[in-house]
Amino acid sequence: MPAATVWSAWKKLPLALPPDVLAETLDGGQSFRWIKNTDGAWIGIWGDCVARLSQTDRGMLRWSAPIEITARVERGLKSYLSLESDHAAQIETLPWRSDAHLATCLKTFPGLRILRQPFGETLLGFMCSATKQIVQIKQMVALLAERHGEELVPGFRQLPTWAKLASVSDATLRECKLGFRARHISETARYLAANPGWLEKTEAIPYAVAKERLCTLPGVGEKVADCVLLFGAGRMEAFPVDVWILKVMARRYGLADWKPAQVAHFGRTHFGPLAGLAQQYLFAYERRAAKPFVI
DNA sequence: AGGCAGGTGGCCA
DNA sequence: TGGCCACCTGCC
Repeated sequence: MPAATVWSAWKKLPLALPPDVLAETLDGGQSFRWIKNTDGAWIGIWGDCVARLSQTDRGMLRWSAPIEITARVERGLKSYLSLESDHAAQIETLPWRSDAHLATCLKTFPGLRILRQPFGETLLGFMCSATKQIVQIKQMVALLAERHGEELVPGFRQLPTWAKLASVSDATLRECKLGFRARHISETARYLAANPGWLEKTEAIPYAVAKERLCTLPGVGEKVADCVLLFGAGRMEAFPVDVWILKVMARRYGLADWKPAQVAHFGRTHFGPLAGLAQQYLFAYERRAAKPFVI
């Protein structure tokens, strides 16, 4: 039994959000490693960081981390939440003046932002996501960390690296509830092991070529590639098209029967260089609209 | 209790 | 290119 984690004191972040927007940001399908604690705080793990996140009564964010890694987490959070970028200015550049539906989505989730996650683990998370709901993806990812990840601080494990995954058999991976995704992950891991620097280079090159490269990996198509580039590399022009976005574009933009690639092209031209940011608002709004009422 | 899920790849016309 | 279908499995 490991000693209980000693958490640092709470420290404020220069960011205020409505609680439901924070929930949508952390647990709305961008990341799969945030859980809500019984005391209402969020606990998340990414890269070599673990943090607790909560809010003051005015919505101001505050964080705390295991005492031995606070300095690292402070830097990590700044990058993870893109605290240095001017979010309001980015929203201003979206075409909400001429797009009433977008305006509604922006108003419904004020402050919703795109996370900047580690590239490799974003790839892993979204390779798990094919035809799965968020709860189930979170389960797969939790099992991968628990069984194959390194311990970061007592009680918290990182996601396994791709190098580590290359040494795990397909059959063992399947035991993490991955189903047919296990084979894709296995094959990708072996490919990456045989091609050192491949991921790092993919993260660094321009959007279009990076996407092309990602799509050569087994189990990675346009949708997953766009998610990885948007949430794991800050490529805001990436416009992931899934079943939800297909529905939005059909119902609200009159693009019924358009194919995913056509919708993606429309999205990038209509919403501009920050199309991915717009996409996240459309996605959040549509998900909430579909959610059945609970009494 | 069974259908269905933030897709992808392969095979056919 | 366009349309189908198998691929795994555990939640709601």
